[in-house]
Amino acid sequence: MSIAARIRADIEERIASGQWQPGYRIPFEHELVSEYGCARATVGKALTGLVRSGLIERRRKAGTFVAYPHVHSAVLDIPDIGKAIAERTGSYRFELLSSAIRSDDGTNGDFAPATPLRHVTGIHHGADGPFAHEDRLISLTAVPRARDADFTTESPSAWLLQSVPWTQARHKISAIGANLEIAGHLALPRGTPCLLVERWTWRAGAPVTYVSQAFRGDRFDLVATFTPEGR
Amino acid sequence: MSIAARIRADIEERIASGQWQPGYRIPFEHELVSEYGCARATVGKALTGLVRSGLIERRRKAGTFVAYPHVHSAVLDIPDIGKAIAERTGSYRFELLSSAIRSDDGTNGDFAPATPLRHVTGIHHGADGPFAHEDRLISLTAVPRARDADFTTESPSAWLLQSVPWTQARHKISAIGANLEIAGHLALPRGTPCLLVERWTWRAGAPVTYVSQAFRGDRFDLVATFTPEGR
DNA sequence: AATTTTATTATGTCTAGACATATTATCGCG
DNA sequence: CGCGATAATATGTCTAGACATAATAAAATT
Repeated sequence: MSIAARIRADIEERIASGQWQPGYRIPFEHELVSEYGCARATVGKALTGLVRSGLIERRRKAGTFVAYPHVHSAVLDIPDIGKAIAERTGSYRFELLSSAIRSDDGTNGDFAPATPLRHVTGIHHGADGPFAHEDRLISLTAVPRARDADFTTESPSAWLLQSVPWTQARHKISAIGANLEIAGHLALPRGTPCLLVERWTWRAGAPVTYVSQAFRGDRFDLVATFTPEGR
Repeated sequence: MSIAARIRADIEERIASGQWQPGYRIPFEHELVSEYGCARATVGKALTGLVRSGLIERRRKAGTFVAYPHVHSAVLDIPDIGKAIAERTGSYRFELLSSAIRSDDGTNGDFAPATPLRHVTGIHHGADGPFAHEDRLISLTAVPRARDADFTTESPSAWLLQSVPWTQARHKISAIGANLEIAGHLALPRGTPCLLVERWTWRAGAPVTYVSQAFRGDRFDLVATFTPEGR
């Protein structure tokens, strides 16, 4: 463990244990320097990491303080559906329902008008039946190769993950009742609660793909964790 | 903008634009040093930030490479319910339904057996009616002051946020149909899809609170974003 | 007393090195 | 040709300073 990592761990320990309460002024950098017998840059590195994880705040002239807990943000693991289902139920298969090339009709306002799109729908199957319904649009401007990709052997999610680097994504998570289409494909009564995960993906500011995935509410949930470790 | 920030932005730009594809070896540190005319530590700082955001990978002796996109994680903003409702509907009120002190009965396996708990249930109201139902347990071992806190004037969420630093949290997000209790309190038909957010919070490894919040599916959703910026 | 100026202080960023460490390429040897 | 030792190299971490900047406290001025 490096010196910086040890300093950081020590401070985390004292905050987590409650020994240093929110608002407490932790030792000045120069005090930590003499305590640990290292250079100021090393102390600074440890403190910078703690700032990033939201555990402390630093103010010039005033010093460094234990932060008051405020924003609830957590790292959400967005699972690769195929992998998640395979791990959970032991088997996985993607069934292609429809595939078409069309232009953006303005329904999904995130693609530029008249963007050529590949529109794919399908079902993710687990060992115990249909698991999720997927409705996806892929911009052929951003990903020309998607025009001819074969989604009967590979799910669009897996194909895109392999093929296209993305740099920004937005997720919207909501609860809906299964509509007629989803209910039919997932073999559920209409109105059954489903977890709807919508994802918009961009690369360099240009939309790459939009996907709407409806999961059976009784068989799927998302887990998010927050730890100050950072990574 | 600092030198390190500019180096980082330049590299991000080239990756996002597709000019540097995944697997591409970006210039060695010493090359960036001469390109930008700065010290190696400054280049290193920029690259370390990019590693954290998952955009690049560094290998000793080999060099630094554009990472293949594989990240399936996003930063989820867990909103302060009161604030979120107030912002959305213009007004907010917490209605305390029940409050009791009891010991852990083993139902929630995360508290140690016989931990004294404050058990609180209530409703979050927006301008257009009940919005969410909350069921919360607070460990009186971890937060003794919670025994006498007045939750008729302040919601437990807001009180805890102000009062208790936490260091770890786990969220579980799922879709459920409103059960009799939730349906009654939210004035919904039974079975109406609701977004259920459960949160376990720890401090220094000890459980602080568990909360289960059921939101009307038609009026609430969660948004998560991923951008390589870091934050 | 109220306001402006000045000095002080802690953090923010940076430099120009140093040594450590992981990894790879190469060389010599059997 | 295969294999182990060796050298080369890029990153990982660190040092001991330097100057910049923001915020505050003290001093000087109005």
